[in-house]
Amino acid sequence: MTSLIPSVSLARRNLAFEVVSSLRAEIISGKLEPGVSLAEPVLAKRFGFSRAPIREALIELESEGLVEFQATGRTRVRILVESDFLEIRDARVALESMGARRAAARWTSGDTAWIEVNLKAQVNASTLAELSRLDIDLHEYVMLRGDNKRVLTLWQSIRRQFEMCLAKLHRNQQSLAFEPRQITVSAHRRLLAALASGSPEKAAQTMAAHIEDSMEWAPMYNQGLDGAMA
Amino acid sequence: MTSLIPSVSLARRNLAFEVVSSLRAEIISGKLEPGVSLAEPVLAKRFGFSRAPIREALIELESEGLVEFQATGRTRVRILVESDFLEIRDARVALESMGARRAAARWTSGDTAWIEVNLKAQVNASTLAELSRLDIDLHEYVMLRGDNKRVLTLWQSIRRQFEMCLAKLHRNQQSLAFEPRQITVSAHRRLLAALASGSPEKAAQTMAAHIEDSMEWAPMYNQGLDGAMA
DNA sequence: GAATCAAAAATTGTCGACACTTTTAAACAA
DNA sequence: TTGTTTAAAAGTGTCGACAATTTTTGATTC
Repeated sequence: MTSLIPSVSLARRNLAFEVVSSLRAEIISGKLEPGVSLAEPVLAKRFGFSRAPIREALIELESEGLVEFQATGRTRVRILVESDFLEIRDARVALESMGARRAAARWTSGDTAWIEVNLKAQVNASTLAELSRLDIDLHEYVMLRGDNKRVLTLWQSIRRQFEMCLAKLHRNQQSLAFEPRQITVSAHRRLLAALASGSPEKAAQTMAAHIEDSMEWAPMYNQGLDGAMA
Repeated sequence: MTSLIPSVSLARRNLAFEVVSSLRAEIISGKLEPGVSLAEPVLAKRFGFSRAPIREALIELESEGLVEFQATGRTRVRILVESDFLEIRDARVALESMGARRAAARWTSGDTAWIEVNLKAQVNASTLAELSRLDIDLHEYVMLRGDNKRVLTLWQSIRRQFEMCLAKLHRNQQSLAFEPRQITVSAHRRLLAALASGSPEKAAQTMAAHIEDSMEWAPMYNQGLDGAMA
């Protein structure tokens, strides 16, 4: 289901592309934790390449916001704090409202069917990670249907940073003690209704409200930070 | 007045930084026209550097959307067509609505004063380029006051692509036969009123409507393309 | 044990080199 | 003139090297 991700930009299929894909996946999944050093010689040895493609990959990842350059020139996995989380929320609201507005204007019964399949899977999801995955897939589908490459690309960047936040929350699971499934599914049903209603404005508003609701746990975002200092 | 641009990201102050700044300015201003080749050895000779910093700069510029990699690996200044222009419009609406919403929530009389100085300059502007500059400065001020680094950074990227569009329009001036000054200034006065009204929602809506109005010339965007084929 | 200083190791920024591919130019034929 | 083939020029992707800087390590002192 993640195959619906389009190969945005990156027309070059070189070694740097491979490094970007690999590191991106590890950062998003939390396998590479925030703050971890990304020294070029180390990565070069690990991938079996020279430093050149590694450097190019790090530049790419920095512009995606997954990696940060320190004043000394050193690179590390980006550390996100609560204010970052709040920024991500508002960026999502801005971009996904527009995505929903545009998607609603071209919504078809086939789109409704796709969402319904996704929602059935959400109901049957057995782990929190699986539910998160399906949630993001649903939102990505709407963005794709919004049919605006720029808005989509900007959103992809924010989405990846959001996934970094999720990885952190999954690490300190105590932050998600409540039962999110029912809430998530019913919110998505309301969203679907708005998208299919034929009113772009309603779709945009419903999306904005949904994101704000679903990211309400922001205040507890930094709770478990102390023990996670890398 | 352009000094209000913050040094977003790019913590590294290396040769690539210099190349990015320089090429970016030339592309945005239209000095480097869309489609022009950006071969690494040529640029290396021109800047007096080796190819390494040039390559890094091109990667950066590609992620900003100012430059495009072709399937062959060659790089050229990005060519924007009307559909790109429409995408940019909606991206601006999404990001600047959010920027205005957040700016309105923390608006002060000092902010109103800043805008009023800008508007006086708009009234006295003698060239279309100067008016465009002041227009963008005003929008940037609102985005800065929105106080969200991510939304700001995403917007900067879109803004630069928008400036590329302006450069193209300035090349084929016949596209702007109407008198934009009165319209621009009065629209900005309405925007200022909304920002100062204390209603974030009203500010967001007014901004969205303003951008859609002000970019209404989209249909004529490709008029003069034939003669501008590089 | 904690702080200080010096040596060693690691890292970045930049360069030039080389194989391989693509583009351009020239020579030639119809 | 136009089209085709071939040789030359230019361009990209990748590598290893080296100086300069930063970080780490280890020895020494209080």
